[in-house]
Amino acid sequence: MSSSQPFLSSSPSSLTSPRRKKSRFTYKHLAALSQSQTTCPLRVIAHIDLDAFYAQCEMVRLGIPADKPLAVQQWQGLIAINYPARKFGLNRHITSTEAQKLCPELIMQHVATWQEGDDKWAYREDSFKNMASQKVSLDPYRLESRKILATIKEALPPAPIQRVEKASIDEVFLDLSAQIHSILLQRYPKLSGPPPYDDPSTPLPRPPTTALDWHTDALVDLDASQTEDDDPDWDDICILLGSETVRRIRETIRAKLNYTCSAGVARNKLLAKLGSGHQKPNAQTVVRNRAVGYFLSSFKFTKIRNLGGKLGDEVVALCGTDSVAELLSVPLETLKRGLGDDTGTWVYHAVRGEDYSEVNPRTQTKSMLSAKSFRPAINAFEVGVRWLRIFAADIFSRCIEEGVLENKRRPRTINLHHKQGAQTRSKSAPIPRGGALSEETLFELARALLAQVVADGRAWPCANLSLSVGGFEDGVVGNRGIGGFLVRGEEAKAMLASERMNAAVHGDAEAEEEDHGEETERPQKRRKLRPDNPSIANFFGRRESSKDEPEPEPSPEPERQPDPEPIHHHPSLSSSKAALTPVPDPTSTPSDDLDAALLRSFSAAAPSPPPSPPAVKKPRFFPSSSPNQTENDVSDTYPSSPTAPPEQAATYPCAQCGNFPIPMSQEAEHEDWHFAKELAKDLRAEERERGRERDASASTAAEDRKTAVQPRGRRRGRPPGVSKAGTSASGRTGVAAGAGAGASVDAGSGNGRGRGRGRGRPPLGAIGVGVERGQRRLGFGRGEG
DNA sequence: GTGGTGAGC
DNA sequence: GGCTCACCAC
Repeated sequence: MSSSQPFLSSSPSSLTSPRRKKSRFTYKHLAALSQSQTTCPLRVIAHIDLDAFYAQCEMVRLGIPADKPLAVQQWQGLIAINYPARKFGLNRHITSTEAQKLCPELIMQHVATWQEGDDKWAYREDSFKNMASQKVSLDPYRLESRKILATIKEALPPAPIQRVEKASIDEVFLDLSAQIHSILLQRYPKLSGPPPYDDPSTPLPRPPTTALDWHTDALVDLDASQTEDDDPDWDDICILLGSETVRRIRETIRAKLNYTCSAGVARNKLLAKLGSGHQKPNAQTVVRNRAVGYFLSSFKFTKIRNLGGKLGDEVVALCGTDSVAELLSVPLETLKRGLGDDTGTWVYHAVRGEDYSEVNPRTQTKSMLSAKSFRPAINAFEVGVRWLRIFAADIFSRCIEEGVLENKRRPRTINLHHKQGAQTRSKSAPIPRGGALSEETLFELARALLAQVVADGRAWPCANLSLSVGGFEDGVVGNRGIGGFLVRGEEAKAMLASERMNAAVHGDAEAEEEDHGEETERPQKRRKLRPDNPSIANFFGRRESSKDEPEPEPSPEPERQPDPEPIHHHPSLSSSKAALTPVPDPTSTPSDDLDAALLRSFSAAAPSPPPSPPAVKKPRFFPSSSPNQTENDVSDTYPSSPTAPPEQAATYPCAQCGNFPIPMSQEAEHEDWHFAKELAKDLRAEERERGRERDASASTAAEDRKTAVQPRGRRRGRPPGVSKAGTSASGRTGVAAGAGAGASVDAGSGNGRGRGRGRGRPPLGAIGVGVERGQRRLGFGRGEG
């Protein structure tokens, strides 16, 4: 495990090898770091992954000692197994009965479930016996996930600096670049100066040589053949600082919520993710740039994100190997020919540890789904409809948590998926924008969709049914609504005002939380960005214990702990005590019911009131740095204009951000952001006032809701999907189909910096550096063969 | 709007 | 395997 030697202390550099005078990195790289540019070689990305998450949730909820074996049960299966239990050989693919045999003392906790007639999910004694009449609820885990996310956010600097992407219910990516940049300037003041002759391509001075305090459990070994003569450079320092930050966050999560997690720190998401899985429970792994090759060579490439499925299989088929090392010798051209230009290029880079995808600072849900598989398939419309009631209740209760009642967010579409044999089909419909969204509305829409499916013919026997809502859009300004950041004064004002008009109900007060809430006015005294005498001595002088972190501490914690209590005051399902499963009478064709259902559904769901103003489309916070830039082409990433004053590379303490150091180069944008935020706050205050007058008698329900509102987010997956641009002629199959697919390559030359709003999404040249965000659909485009 | 892929507990 | 969630392409 882990490094045997702190790489520096054993470095003979100071004795033998002549120290290089200059860093491999330049001032422009430093500037790129401050902007979290995806191509910056100093970039610091972290991936944090909760250990056996569902199992831990149950441990915490039930107060079970950490060393007890526990598994989370779902019907007869196990969906999460804690580490003590894994020692008994338990894995996710065995049944609960087998598990009990292997480990008699195993605690098996069934997931919470919904049951017809109840208006809320609950933990029930005998769920595993009632698979036919219940459906699982993962709400308890979502709520815990939300708390953890909030804790992570609180432990980081405020919004623009903080970049958190919720990757799943138990994983997040952090782009620590901007934060590390600030720490760097603070800790090594010499870096704050302008580059000599104002030339950004000037190499940086070398970092100090004093021992870097690597924690041994966090370091990936170097290749044995690798000599130790390379002095540490700034990338090592950056990663180290990132590791310290991550360690602190993990400690905070442990201290506050009692969850353990693993983490990876590296230069990109691909490596960070691989790192977090490297040592599992409760450990973190650092992958220094210099260790990337060796680190990767120990993996099968099918372990790399997005290569775990069909795409990975295709690569194996194409190249006859599943090893990273062997794939390195496969020429780019071969991969392109076999996989398509974009996908081939992505794979080529991926196995080299190159990944320029950005950390998308999002934490909110985009869709939610409620589903049920039917053991004996169901055969009647009415049975399906009863499940739809439960789905609607489930989804609606989650919508409430998303703030639909306050009109903060609201789903635009509703979807019904169903499975018949191997065939899955779906129907969708827009959700009327008019009045308040209700459980009943969802239900009626769902029923209408099911009716369509039935009308189409092939619905029965139905083995799976699921209802989902998606296309969430922001209602009232606030939270994420004020992406106004990039929007300058007047424009922001207009935008916000229009959103205000759009607002219907909005009693909710400090629904401020979300991404940049609260911490804005942290009365603290983080001052001094740069020591008083940034002397050379200072620069090389090692800072004492890495203890006086420049980062803001996890704010004093006003009692805004998320309220885990879910809300459940929606009109409950009328307890039609009819059984859900039985289809006693398969002969009674559902057609009669169907006609009636259709009529009811359509009459109930049709109303389509006056359209509200179009939702305001908000721009991203930062122009997503164009991934098209290469290290050699960072010219426009350097913040300084030709005439920029010397202080350009420095930072200033933003009083509104607890004096957190903000790069001078971002001052304008940052100020705009505060402006928009303030404006939004005012507008909300007005709304609140109005709301208060309106329903002076507002019941407690609203209050409950209010406390439950938390930074939320569910987020998921990440397929790559090379830029859409070129994926060779769409479907072009041909492994051999050679030509034709060329173009697409440079699509993204107009890189981004100013591109402002509009559809963002720089074309992202499919290629090379560009590969990323467009990425998705990697595995597509090729025909089946 | 519909269907498919990928990933995680 | 069951249940989620995101994103992509047509």
